[in-house]
Amino acid sequence: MSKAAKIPAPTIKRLAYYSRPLEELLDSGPPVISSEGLATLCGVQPAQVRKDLAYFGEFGVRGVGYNVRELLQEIKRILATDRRVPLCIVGVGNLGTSLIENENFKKRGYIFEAAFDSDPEKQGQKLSCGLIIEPNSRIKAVCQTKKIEIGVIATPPHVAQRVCRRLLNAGVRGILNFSPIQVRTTAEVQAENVDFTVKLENLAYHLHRLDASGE
Amino acid sequence: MSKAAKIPAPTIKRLAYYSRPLEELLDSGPPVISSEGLATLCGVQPAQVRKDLAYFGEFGVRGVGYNVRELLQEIKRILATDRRVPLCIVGVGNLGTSLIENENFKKRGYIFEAAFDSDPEKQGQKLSCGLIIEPNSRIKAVCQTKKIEIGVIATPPHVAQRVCRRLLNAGVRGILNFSPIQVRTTAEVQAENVDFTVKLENLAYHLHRLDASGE
DNA sequence: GCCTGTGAATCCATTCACAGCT
DNA sequence: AGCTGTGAATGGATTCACAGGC
Repeated sequence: MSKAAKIPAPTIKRLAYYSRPLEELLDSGPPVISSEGLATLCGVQPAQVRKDLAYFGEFGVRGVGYNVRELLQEIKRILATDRRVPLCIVGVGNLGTSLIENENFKKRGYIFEAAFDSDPEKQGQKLSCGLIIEPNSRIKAVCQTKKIEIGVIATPPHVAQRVCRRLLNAGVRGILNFSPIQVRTTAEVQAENVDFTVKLENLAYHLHRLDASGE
Repeated sequence: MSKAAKIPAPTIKRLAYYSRPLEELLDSGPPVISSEGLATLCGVQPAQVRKDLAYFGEFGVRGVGYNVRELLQEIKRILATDRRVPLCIVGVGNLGTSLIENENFKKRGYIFEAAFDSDPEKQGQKLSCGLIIEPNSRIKAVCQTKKIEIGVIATPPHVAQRVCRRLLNAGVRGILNFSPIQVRTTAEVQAENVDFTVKLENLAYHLHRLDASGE
């Protein structure tokens, strides 16, 4: 049943997590893995693994388990990672540079094909990957000709919303926002926000909680 | 009722989100805000805001709303952000550098007080913030004398687990992991994982889904 | 016997709707 | 009158437990 049923959002996220250990098992491990095996590798329950996968089809063999290679392929197909996804980045500071050089992006087909920065000093510079930094005013033209699908925002917060509008205007289909504000998008364009400080605040809360209960 | 009740994890995350617009309102906006006002600023339901806050006390005034300054203070107290939290970082590449220079961390009291890297070339170098990069072998000694509470992992994946063990051994209370593997910790030490590619895979799934249903 | 796939049961979080305070 | 605080109702997601197939 590959019917477009309602898939829980957490399921999608977990599929990505499942794929990590599967990639390692591919060369070094056994060719088959049980839901229990994969579950412990990812820190979830076995039943969760089975239910998640069952939303998309019957990938396993009863009494045996899941074929690692096939399963990985299926997951990649579901997540649409079995193809090249062109990205652009706006804001080539330290964070931007680390994203551009990130091996995991490349390995999974997420390729930066354009880089923009509002700093005239940086414009024209050539990056290690061969890209040349262009001014933000070129966002629309470049994204359209290069058919950029996802725009990554790595700018300071005060320009993030403006950059976001430019990207939407340029026709990107998704936004990955690293600035600490919530950017607004249209209904068709999904935005994912990555706010590091939220994670730190979570940690701070929990370790303080332990202190409070402990003494 | 500031009783240590069971607080839902999503509530903690949202508290951090609430604090962002409150900080801006502090100087520029009105001194009081309703649950509805805050809700629309954060993209959640008004009832959600009220319930989240009510877990920790009665901060509002019926018929009026919440005092912006007081509410922000309370949230900071709850999240234990009203204090200085010493961090260390392991892995001073592009990502590590961008984290160290991140203004939002500093602004919220998260201060890097030690930096480690396994690359001998980098060891001894002085960073813009004044820190000197030390070898990973010094993690335990330095973290203990500087009372580091949270360790940030910004290394390549294959060393992440080893670094994590060192940090645990050095007595950190929390781990913020930027490498794409799930690090294992002890029960008392919470780990937060930030995996950028998971976010991209989410986006890829959704935009592909739209394609599939559209044509 | 073993492990998947899945309805049923449980658990958890969100939303509703209104009582209670100012 | 207006808006918070909160039990009750709803809606989702996880877990259980077992039927079904290797």
